[in-house]
Amino acid sequence: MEVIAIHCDQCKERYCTQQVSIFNGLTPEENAKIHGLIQRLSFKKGELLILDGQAYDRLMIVHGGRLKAYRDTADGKQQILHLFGPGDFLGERALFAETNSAYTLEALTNVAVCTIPREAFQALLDEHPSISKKILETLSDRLTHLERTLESMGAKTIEKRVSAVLVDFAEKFGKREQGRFEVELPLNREGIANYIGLTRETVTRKMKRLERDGVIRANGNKIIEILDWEALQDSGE
Amino acid sequence: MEVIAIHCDQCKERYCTQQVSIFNGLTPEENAKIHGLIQRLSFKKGELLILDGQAYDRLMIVHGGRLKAYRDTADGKQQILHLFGPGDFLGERALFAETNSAYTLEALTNVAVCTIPREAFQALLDEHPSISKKILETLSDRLTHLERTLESMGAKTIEKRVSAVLVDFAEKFGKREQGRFEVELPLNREGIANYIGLTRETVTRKMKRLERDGVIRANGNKIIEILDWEALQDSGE
DNA sequence: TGAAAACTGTGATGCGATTCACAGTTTTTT
DNA sequence: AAAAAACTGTGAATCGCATCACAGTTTTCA
Repeated sequence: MEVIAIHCDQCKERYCTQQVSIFNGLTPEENAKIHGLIQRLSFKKGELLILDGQAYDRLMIVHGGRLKAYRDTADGKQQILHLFGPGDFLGERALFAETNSAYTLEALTNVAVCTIPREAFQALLDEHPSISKKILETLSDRLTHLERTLESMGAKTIEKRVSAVLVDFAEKFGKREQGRFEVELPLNREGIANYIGLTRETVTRKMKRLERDGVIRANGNKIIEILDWEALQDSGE
Repeated sequence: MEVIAIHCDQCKERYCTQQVSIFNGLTPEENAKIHGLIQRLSFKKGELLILDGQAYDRLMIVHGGRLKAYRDTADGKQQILHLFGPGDFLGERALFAETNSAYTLEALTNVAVCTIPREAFQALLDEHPSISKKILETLSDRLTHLERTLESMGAKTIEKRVSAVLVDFAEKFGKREQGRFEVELPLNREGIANYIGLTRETVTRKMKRLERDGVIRANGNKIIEILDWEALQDSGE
């Protein structure tokens, strides 16, 4: 059975299922069957995939690109809740109940995603309990991650919040290149501010300070190099 | 098969499994079998059930009482991450990998809990996929709840944070009584402060203000009555 | 029930993040 | 490659939360 792959600038793997750990360990036949259920979509940078409060009933797997999930707050800002990259999935809440989306989902870059309708996915779960264990594992990781974020938001030192989010980005989006560790920031300063509950100016100032202290080095607006990993992890402790 | 129930002041149901939705829909035989796997424990108020960083490999179900999960922060405070009450379960992270606990768990009241070792629970999951679906559902709810907490932490107005946590407590621990809606607060002022990343004094002042504005009424230190639900939900918006 | 312990309320003070405004820089677009 | 748009950096003033200190109150426990 031949399967058509969608066009995708940033995709390393050809198929969604190859990229997502929840589908590991399935036979080629099973894989092919899943592909039959999948709808492939692409979006341009800046497009909104889902609106906060909108009905939504699919599991979505990110094939390539980056997405942000946010809610608009009362004072006109955005509270960013999650960032998603290749291999991440979302919408699992929709799989158990008729709920509306808890956030707006926006493409930070051009993205390619695969979606599976609720019914099909439910059936899949019943046939392959291993998938549901994998999802369980992922959700539990996500929970842990959110707990850590929450912890660093509660910690009073603002320095630490900024450092923590940079470490976070580094782990998820960074890569070692010719001995240097570079991170392409998924958000601009205002986005970072909205992620950790500060203002744009404060983020700017704190990051400048980290740069002056030789902890990071900025390369344009979007890329930072991490010079002193230790200092970044410990700052504020 | 007869099963021994542990003594438990606050328990409404006799057995853990009757109280936890993840075991719904099992036959009496299955229920009895699960009881055979369960270890029953009680703890006194103030006792620590698990230490942050300690090895832990069991699923824990709260039978009666209240627990708080927290981590000590660098500046000597506690960041409270979760509150657990009857029917809640925790430790699901331990079921998938050899991890250490991500927090300290402390009894806020006398508590009774049931625990199931990892191996036994793993086997249970394989035999009863429905359980794993239920857990999936619960985790996804918890994730949503944490997202909301995060959102209200990011929102800059401190008023809103305090209101949000009171609504939170009301939903989880409140009850209507003779037309009045009363909440027995699970935490003292300092605990609330540690939950939402403020100081004790600020929480005091904000709550006093809510009281002056006729939104809530304090009845001693531990109990508040909610007078104006609307105002509480909207304050700051 | 009464004493001790724990918790809460409140004023004064200082620090630091926010706000506002605008210049400077980087990135995108054509 | 030039122009436009988006984003970043920074100073000055303000406002509000944290801190400190202690009195007042509630709760616990003997």
